[in-house]
Amino acid sequence: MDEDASNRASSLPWIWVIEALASFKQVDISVLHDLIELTPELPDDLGKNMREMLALRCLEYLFGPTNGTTTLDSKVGFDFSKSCEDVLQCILHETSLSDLKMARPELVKWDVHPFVTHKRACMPKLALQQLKDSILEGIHPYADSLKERSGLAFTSAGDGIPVNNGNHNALTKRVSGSCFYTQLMGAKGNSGPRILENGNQLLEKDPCNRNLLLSKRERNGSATESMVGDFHENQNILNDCDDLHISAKRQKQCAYSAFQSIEENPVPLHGTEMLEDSSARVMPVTEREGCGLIKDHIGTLKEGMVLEDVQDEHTASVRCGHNSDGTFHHNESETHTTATMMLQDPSTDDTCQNISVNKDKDYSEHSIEPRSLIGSLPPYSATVMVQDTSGDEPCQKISVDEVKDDSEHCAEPRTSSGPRLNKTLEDDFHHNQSETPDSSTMMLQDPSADEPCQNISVNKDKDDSEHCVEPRPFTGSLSPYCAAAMVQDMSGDEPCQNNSVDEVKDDSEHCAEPRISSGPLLNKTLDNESQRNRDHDFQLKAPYAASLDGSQQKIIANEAEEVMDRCCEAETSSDSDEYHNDRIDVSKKKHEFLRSQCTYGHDSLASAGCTDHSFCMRCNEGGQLLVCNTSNCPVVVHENCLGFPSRFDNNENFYCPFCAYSLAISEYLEAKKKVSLAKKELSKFTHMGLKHQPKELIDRVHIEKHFLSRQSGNEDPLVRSHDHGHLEEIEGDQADHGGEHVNEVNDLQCRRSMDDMQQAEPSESCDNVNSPLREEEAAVTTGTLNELTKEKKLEEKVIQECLPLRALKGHNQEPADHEDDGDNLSCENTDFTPVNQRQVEEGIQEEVLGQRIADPPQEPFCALNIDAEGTSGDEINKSIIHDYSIRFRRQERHYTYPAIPQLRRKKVPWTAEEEEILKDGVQKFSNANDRWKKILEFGGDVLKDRTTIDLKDKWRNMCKRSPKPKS
DNA sequence: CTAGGGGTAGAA
DNA sequence: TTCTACCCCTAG
Repeated sequence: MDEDASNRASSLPWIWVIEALASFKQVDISVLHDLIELTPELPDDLGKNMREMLALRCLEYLFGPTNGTTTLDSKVGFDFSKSCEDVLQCILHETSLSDLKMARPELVKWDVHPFVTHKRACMPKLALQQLKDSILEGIHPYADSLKERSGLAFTSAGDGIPVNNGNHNALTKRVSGSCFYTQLMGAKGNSGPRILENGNQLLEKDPCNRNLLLSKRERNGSATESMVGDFHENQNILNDCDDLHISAKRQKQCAYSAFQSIEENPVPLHGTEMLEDSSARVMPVTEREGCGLIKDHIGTLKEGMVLEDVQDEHTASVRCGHNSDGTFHHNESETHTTATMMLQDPSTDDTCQNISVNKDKDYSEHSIEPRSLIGSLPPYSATVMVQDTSGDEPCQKISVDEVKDDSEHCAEPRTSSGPRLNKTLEDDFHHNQSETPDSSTMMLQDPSADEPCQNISVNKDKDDSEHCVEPRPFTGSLSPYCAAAMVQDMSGDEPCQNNSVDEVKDDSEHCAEPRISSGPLLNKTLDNESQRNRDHDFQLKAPYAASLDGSQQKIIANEAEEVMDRCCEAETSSDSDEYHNDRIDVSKKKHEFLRSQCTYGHDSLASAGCTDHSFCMRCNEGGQLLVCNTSNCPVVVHENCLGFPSRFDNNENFYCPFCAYSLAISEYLEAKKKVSLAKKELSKFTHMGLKHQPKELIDRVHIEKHFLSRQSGNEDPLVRSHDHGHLEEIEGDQADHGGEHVNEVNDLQCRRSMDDMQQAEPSESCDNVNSPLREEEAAVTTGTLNELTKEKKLEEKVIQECLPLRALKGHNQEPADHEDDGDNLSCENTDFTPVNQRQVEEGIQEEVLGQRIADPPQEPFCALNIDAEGTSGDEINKSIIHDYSIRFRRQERHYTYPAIPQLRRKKVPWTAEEEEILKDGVQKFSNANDRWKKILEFGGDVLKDRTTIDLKDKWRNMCKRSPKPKS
C-alpha cells in the first residue's frame, strides 16, 4: 500500500473524530484545539466538513451562543453561501488580536449569529454518523463484516439508528429505545445520541449496555488494513478535496487564531491521492477498524503515543504518571479499542470511566488552552477519548490537573485541562479506564444523564516544573448539568452540585469561558508558589470556608490564626500589622459577603455551598461571569456587578475585590520585606566600607550612637568606650521596619532629638535660661546633664575634626580648616545629632554638612539625620534627609538649597519682657529699613532666641490683638 | 531684608 | 475652637 495512501487513510479517523467532537457544543473549543494538536498531519484535501465544523465552533465561541437571537441592524452580516471558514477568516482578519483578547468590542459589529445558526442547521451529516449508517443500512461494502466487528451487528437497521438529517443535531436525538441497540452502541456510547445540542436536553439513560464490551474486546486489529483497503477501493474522490495545505492550516486556525495566534504548522502534502471526504460518503468501518486505524495511527504518532489503560479508575486523583517522554498514554483496557468510539453512539449510559487529565499550559504559542475537557466533553467526545469499558454506573471520577506554566499566554484558570495534546506531547494524557461499575467517564456522560453522579477533580498547579498531576483528593463532584454548564450555552434543569463552573475571561477569548474550578476543599499546592500566592490563598480560603458550612468554620478560625501567625512572622511593624489586620478584615468581609449571598436567593447556591459559579453573587443571575482566579475563592460576579471596571493581572486573571485587596496587601508587605532586606544588605555593605573610613567618620558614628543610646536611656557607649562599637550595634530593631514606618519613627526621634538638643543648650551656653523645658524627656535628660556636658565637649571636638573632611567630601573643597574653627558658639549650640538608630549614611552627612557650611555657623543649627535603615543609597538618603533634616533654631532661614522641610521649633511663648523690648524696639526703629534686625540687636539677651521673623510675627500678632501698639 | 499674607501645629 | 508661635511664600 502506498505510504501516502496509508497516511491518508489513517487520517480519516482523526477527521471523523474531530468533526464529531466539533459538532458538539459541549466540547470545549480548547479540547478541539488540543485534539487538533494531537492530530497528525492531515492531507489537506480531506476533512473539509471537519474544518467547517471547527470554524463554526470558533464562530460560536467568539460570538457566544446564538440562541436564535437576532442582532442589531448596524451589524455586518454574512452571506449564508459563504463557508464558516471564510467568515471566520474574514472576522479574524479584520479583528485585531487585542480585540479578541479583550472584551471583543470589535466583534460586536459582526452579525454572525444568523450565519452561525444557519450553518448549524445546514451542517452535513457527520462522517462518522454516515459511516455508521452505511454499516447499519448495509450500504457499506463491508457492512456485514463491519457490523460484526463493530458490534453494530447486534442491532438492526430498523432499530432506528440515528442516522439522520445530516445535521449533527441528529445525534442528539435518541434513535432507539431498544435496550438491545443500546447494548450494542451504548457500552461505548452507541446507544443513541444523547448528546445535547445545548446541553440541556435530557438524555435517555440506557442501562443495558454492558455486554458490548465483550464484543468489543474480541475485535482485533486486522481491520486496519481492511479499512485502508476499503478506502482505496471504495472511496471516491470527494468533492471537498481542496486546497489541502491551506485547509489543513485553516483547520488549526479555527481553533488557534480565533483566540490568539495562528501557529504555522505546515502540513506536508501527503501525496496526491484523493480520498473521499468522510463527510461525503459513508465510510463503513467497523469499530475494530476504526480502532485499528487509531491505534495504528497513534502508534506511529509523534513520540509514539501510547494509550494506557489504568486499572483503577477510582483513583481519580491518582497522579498521572510522569511520562517524561511526553507521550500520550492511553492504555486500552483489554480489548477496548479507541477506534470503537468513532462508531459508537455517544449516548453511553453507563460508561464508567475515570479520567485523569493532566494539562500543562506550557504552550509556546498563543494557542487555545485545553480546557473544560472533562466537563465539556459530550458523550461523543468522551467516547472518542476513552473507551468505555464496563461501567454500569454513571458515577465518574475524573481528576484533571492543570499545570500552569509561566510561559502560557492564556493564563487562565480553566476548567479542566484537556490533555495537553500539543505537538510536543509533553503532557501526559492519562486515561484510566475503569473496569469498575462506578467509574464512568464524565466526559462521556451525557449532561442529562439520569445518574448524574460525577466526580471531577480539577486541580490547577502552577508549578512550571511539574508536568504531571499530583494525586489530589477528590474534591468536587460535577453533575452532568455542571458539565454542561461549562459549555457556554449551558442550560439545564438540574442545579450544579458541588461543582464549580467558572467562567473566566481569557486573553484569548472574548467570552467568559467556563471552567471548572477546584473543589472547595482542594488544597492548592503552594510549594512552588510565591509568598504572595500563599498569602493570598490562605487569605481567601478562610472566608470561603467560612461561607460554606459550620464544619468549615473551624477552618476559618484556623486559617485566621494562620493569617495572624503569618502576619506576625512576616512583619513586625505596626504598618504591616495594620495591613495584616486589613487582610483579616477583608477576609471577614468576604466571609460575610459570601454568607449573605448564600442566604440570598439561590437555594441552589446555598445547597451547593455557594460554590455554584454559574450565578453572579451579586445579582444571582447567570451569564458571562468573572470568576476569581484565586483557588477556592467562590466569588463569581458579573463584570457589571463589580461596580468598577474589572481588572486583570498580567496573566489576564481576574481577582475578586476581596482577593485583589488581599493580594495587594500581600504584595505590599512582600515589597516592604524586600526593601528592608535590601537596606540591611546595603547597610552591611557600607559598614564594611566604613571600617576603612577615616577615623572621623567612625567617630561620628560614635556620636550618633551616643545620642541614640541617650535616647534609649542606655549608658552612652561613647563615654565608656570611645573606640569600639560600630554601626552594627546600633542597627537594630528597626531593621525590619518598612520604610514608611521608619519615617514615622524617625520623625518622632527627630523631634526628640531636637528636644534633647534644646535641653542641652542651656547646659552648655546657659544663656537660654528662659526657655522652658518642653518635653517630658527633659526630666530624664537633665539628670544626665553633667555627663552630657562632658560628652558634648568630646562630640564637639569630633565634629570639628570631621567638618573639614565632610566639607571636602561634600563640596569638593580642599581640606581647609573649617571656617568656624574656634567659633565655639557654633559648636556649643550645635548638636550634630543624627538621631537615627542607625548609623548615619555618608551621603546624608555630606548634604547636611554642605548645608551647614553654606550657612553661617554663627547661628546654631541642628542637622538631624534620619536614616531609616542606616546606610543606604544616595537617593534614599537624599529623600530621607529632605524629609527629616531639621534646621535648628537660629539657623538662617533663607535657604536656596536644599529646600529641607523642617520640623517646627518648639513653641517658646513670648515673655512680657520680650514683648516690652519688642514694643520699644518697634517704636525706636520704626523707620529703619532693617528695623527687626536692629530690634533684635536692641533686645540683646532678652531676644536672644528670637529671630527677626519672630519679631515680625510677634509684632503682627500684637497688632492684631491690640491695634494700639501698631507703629 | 521687610512686609504681608496665609498656613500649620500645639497648647489652652 | 481659639490662641499663639512658628513656618512658608511672595512681592517689593
